[in-house]
Amino acid sequence: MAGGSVFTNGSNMNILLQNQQTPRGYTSQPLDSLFLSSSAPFFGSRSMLSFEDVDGGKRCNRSFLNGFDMDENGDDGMDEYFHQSEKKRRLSIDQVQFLEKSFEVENKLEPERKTKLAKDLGLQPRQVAIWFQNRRARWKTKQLEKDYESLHHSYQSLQTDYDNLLKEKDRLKAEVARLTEKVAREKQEGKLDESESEKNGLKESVMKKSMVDSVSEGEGSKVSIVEACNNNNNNNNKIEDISSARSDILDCESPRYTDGVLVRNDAFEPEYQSDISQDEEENLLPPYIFTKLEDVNYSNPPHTSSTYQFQEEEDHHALWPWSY
DNA sequence: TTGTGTTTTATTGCCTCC
DNA sequence: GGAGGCAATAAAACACAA
Repeated sequence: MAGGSVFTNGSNMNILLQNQQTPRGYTSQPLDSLFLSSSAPFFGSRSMLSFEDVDGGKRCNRSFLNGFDMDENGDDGMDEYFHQSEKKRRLSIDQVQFLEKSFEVENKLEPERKTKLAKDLGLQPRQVAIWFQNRRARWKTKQLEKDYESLHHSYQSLQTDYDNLLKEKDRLKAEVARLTEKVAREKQEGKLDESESEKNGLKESVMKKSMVDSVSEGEGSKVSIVEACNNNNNNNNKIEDISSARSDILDCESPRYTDGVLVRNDAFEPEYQSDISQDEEENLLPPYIFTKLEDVNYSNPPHTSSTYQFQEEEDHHALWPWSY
């Protein structure tokens, strides 16, 4: 925009702008009265000029300056002269409200609309364009802030869930440890019982052996049993011994359950080895432990106790892909 | 009153589209 | 190549605490 055009006519100024109160204590005056006559030239290197001198030291209404674009002034000498009093002028509340409403309708500005707005508001089309440009920038910033808040909220929510899951995991781990310890303790107690009975019943075992032999030979007669009993050095309470011997024979081959947990009676085995498979051990645990974990959608649902290790790092990455 | 931080207006340079 | 958009930035205007 070259040339020396001067904004000298306020006839285009919309009635809206007249007698307005400017945003922060500026006194507005009827705009027409503030427009200079055609013989009063404006000079300046920029689009805005200070009119403090013109207005008796007070700030005059900005509106009549708004149409003054630096590109329209080519006088360098006068530009230098006015440079020191060069000021930016803010738009009035009414102008801003008008522009805001227009922005709400459409945040892009077609040339026709720009021209009309400029005409209605008494601004240069360029000023309107600049205002829309800056307004779009502010809107974008606000949108970014909103998006950030939204994402931050989602992140915090997910993090809370994750923390809760970690606590649940720890709780379940402790539960597993407690149950494992309980099972081991009960196994140990079962061993101790057998040791004591072993001590007390060495001679009983001899008798048992005889009785088993007798039975296995198919001689389950009363005489055989009595003879077997007679092999026992203790001849007292023969019938009672026979009964207990039978009972022990049966007991030593029967599975024993304690608190619903299978405890293998291994009194006659040289070395105890658990016959309870890992699967059986897991089956002894409350079912919700695993269903709960699977609900979390871990990549490797724990089928065995050996896989009952959380791949924490990996899962954390899966949950928070953006946090690393 | 003054220093400082924020907001608003405007410029500049680059890019894209027609 | 001109028009228009955008990001970055400058600078005036403004708010506010000390």
